Amino acid sequence: MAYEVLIFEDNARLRQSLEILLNDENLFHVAGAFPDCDKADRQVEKHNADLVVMDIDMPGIGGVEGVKRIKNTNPEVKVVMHTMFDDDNRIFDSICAGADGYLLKNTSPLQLVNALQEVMNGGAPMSPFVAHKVFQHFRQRKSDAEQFNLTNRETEILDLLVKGNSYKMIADKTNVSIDTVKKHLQNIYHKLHVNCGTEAVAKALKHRIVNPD
Amino acid sequence: MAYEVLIFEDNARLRQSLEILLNDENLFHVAGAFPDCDKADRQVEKHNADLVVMDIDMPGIGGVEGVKRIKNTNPEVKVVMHTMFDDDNRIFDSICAGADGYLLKNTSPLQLVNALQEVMNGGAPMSPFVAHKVFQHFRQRKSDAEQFNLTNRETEILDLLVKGNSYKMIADKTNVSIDTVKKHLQNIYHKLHVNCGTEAVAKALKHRIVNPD
DNA sequence: TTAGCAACTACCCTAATGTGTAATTGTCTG
DNA sequence: CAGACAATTACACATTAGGGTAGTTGCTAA
Repeated sequence: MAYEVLIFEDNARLRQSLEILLNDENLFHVAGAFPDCDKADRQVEKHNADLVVMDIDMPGIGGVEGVKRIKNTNPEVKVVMHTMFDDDNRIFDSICAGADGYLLKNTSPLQLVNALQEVMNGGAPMSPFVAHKVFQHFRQRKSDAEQFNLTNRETEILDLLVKGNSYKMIADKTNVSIDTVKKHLQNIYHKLHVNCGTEAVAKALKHRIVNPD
Repeated sequence: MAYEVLIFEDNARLRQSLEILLNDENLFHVAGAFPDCDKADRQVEKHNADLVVMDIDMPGIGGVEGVKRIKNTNPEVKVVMHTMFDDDNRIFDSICAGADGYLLKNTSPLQLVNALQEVMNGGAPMSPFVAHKVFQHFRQRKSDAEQFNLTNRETEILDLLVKGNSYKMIADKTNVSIDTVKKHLQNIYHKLHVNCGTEAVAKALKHRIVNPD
């Protein structure tokens, strides 16, 4: 049995090319190809699709919103993004929305077919450039985490603040006076270039200076 | 010119196999192969390596620490993990430590060579299973975000709080009085089961109720 | 050994935050 | 239509947070 595939792509020529390419493989059967994904979730149900190839920039609702809807109603359907966009936001938004793969449009036909097979086997194919971005995302943080030069004591106190402790509670838990805690936090705010606790918490979490949980 | 490759792998047979495999390719030249990476950073400098294939579980310091050291002294050298371990911690620790690729040991020789080429071309090759884990990492949580039943207005105000705004600034930006802001935040704190702003910020970020940046 | 720095303490003062109570308006739903 | 609820405002009160200034101790690197 071939996998039932839906294509959402507003460029007519590209849409037809994809259709021909995939139908040429015994593994896939294109059940439908559409220029927008306004009713994507319903199409998926109607055609009992296994796999969706999704462009991002389309008239009406975009591909990112499209993935969201499909995954909402049919989480088991695999969705692979196929787009020209290589900016961080588009990539991460798509992944968060539930995309199972992210291919740029410079992917060769052979690579595309391989990638679609890979996704059906539980993988998460992505173009080298995208993979690189994704790896960068992890490293980013960590790298500038030590940039702030917080002392051990300061890190400890910041951690307690993030956990929701008041100055007084921090003072109790660290066995120092509340005035000392104030002083430390004042220094911390300077080092983080913020001017209040909430902002410090946001920055601490964003840069993984302290870990959540 | 072939790329100079170093191999760190404690299993002698596998180490030799890798050496033979890569030397067989014109693109690579194995400059050294070692059973541990205790002096990895120095070996990299000594052999002027372009690429490192790194096992994780080795006697002495592990591969994750090895990557860290190499990237510390020679950030431009590419490092690809080649290991049996497929658990989240090992994968994410490696990536954060600076690894440029992550291949499981069930990778075929041909795939391995392709992956090493890919990494030299700026990609970030990873085994399908690893890619899947990485994608999952982005999607996690998200689900319980709507559990708190915040209204649009409340979400908006919480977002401003996370961005470091004081009550007064929030009042200005939302064109309501400061007392209204107080009231909204009071309601927000109740809904999030917290009792101060810093705690609310921590919870909001943790549960992705608002997005960072 | 002197200077720098982390860690700590104390006091004063202002501004910001958090709680309670109470009331008005508009919208949506049973 | 009545009741629920979001959004709004107001005021009073207590507590906390944050800034500035000034000082002590102990360790470490020049």
